Amino acid sequence: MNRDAAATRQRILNEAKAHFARHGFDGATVRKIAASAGVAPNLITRYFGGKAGLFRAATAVDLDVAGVVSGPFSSLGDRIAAKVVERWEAADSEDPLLMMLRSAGTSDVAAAALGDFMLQRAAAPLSDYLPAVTGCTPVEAQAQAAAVGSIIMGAVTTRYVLRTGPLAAASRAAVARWLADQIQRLLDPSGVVSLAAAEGSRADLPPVGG
Amino acid sequence: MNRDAAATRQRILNEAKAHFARHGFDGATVRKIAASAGVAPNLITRYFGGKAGLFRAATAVDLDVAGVVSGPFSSLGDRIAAKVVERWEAADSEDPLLMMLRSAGTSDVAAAALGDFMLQRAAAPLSDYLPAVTGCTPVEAQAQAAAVGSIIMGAVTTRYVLRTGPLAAASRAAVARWLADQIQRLLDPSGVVSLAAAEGSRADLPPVGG
DNA sequence: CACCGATGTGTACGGTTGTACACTTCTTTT
DNA sequence: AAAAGAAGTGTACAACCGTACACATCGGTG
Repeated sequence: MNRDAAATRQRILNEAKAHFARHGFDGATVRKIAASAGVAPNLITRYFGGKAGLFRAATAVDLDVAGVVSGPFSSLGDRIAAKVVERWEAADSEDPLLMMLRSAGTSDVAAAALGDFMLQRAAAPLSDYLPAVTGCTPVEAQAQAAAVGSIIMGAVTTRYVLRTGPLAAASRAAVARWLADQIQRLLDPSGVVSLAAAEGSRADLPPVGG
Repeated sequence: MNRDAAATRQRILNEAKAHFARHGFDGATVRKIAASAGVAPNLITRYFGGKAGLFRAATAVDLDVAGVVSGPFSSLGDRIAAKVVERWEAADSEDPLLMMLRSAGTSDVAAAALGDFMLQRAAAPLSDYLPAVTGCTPVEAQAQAAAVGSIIMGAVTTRYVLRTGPLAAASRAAVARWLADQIQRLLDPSGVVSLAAAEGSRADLPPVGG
């Protein structure tokens, strides 16, 4: 067997994605990841500087939101829903987003990563696009983007994490149709309610440990 | 110091709620919970049969959804949103729902508990109520209830777990107004898309470990 | 007062975790 | 071919986990 650092690193990374996606940051163990990759556990420390570094490397998200958003407004819900379902229904389920979603509750690193993604990679392109098309203000667009992000996150959590209820039982086509409709409802430009920034600071929750 | 089993049990339970809410099921440790309660760790085993039993006892949800749902349809979004914000904005943040939400990603027990709650305690009263008021079918009502549940779950995750973006920065009043509007949009009875149950079974994800 | 069960503690065990250290083995370069 | 360094392994350690067991201690009851 040829020695190939890059290939080994990649193999570890692939297994890490699978394990993190299935078990979350805390639930996954470097020993099992290494075993799956057919490698000694400490290679993870060598290549990624430890478990946290491995998680950071494994959660590099590859997703083109801007490309999905652009197009006619009347079918925007369809496009977003189709992309969401396509993404999450992928067979391998080693998705960085699933990892982050699973781990966000118990790990600061994961929560920050998912928050950044939702804000800058997912919501930003949408709220940049909306004002030009529906004539709403940027602040209103932000509120609508937050709504779309919220329902996607909730639906995805229900179907792929909790895995109960009609959302989990439905076919992917039904979910796509349903989600498209919900998103289009939230995007309706009439009577948009914006999310004014807080004047005072709200009572802060302590940060999550871990 | 008086010996009082019931009081000790309650003290443990209170500390458990705080710890589970802050760290999730995996992140919390019986040792630290016991230490916070000023008690030996194994009393947890004695009183609750172990860590899982303690979690089960700590996540007894007290919430009257039916009472919130009943009332005029035109302000249903307001009522639900107000209840959600009131509940989650509570200062102590030792909420069972928060515990379950944090732990659902990494623990089967927590995922099942949250799924059951969402389905039977939260969605059911709403989808029971809708047909009588909007004339939609029970199946359509289910789909709408799933949508409302999803956006609440996503919004709550964004504001209280991820804690980034406009949803986290906004005042509680603004969040309540915004959420009420989004829910009312999703509840609009025109052109409801239902969630048909799957004909074939979809590619199953493996259950979460833990 | 004497007793005895309820209440709580101390200690310890087996298991798992992440990772540091010293070592071998292969590949490449000189 | 020989040296050198990269690539990977084996072992071990300290910390922590949940919990089982044997023991101490208190409070109500005979």
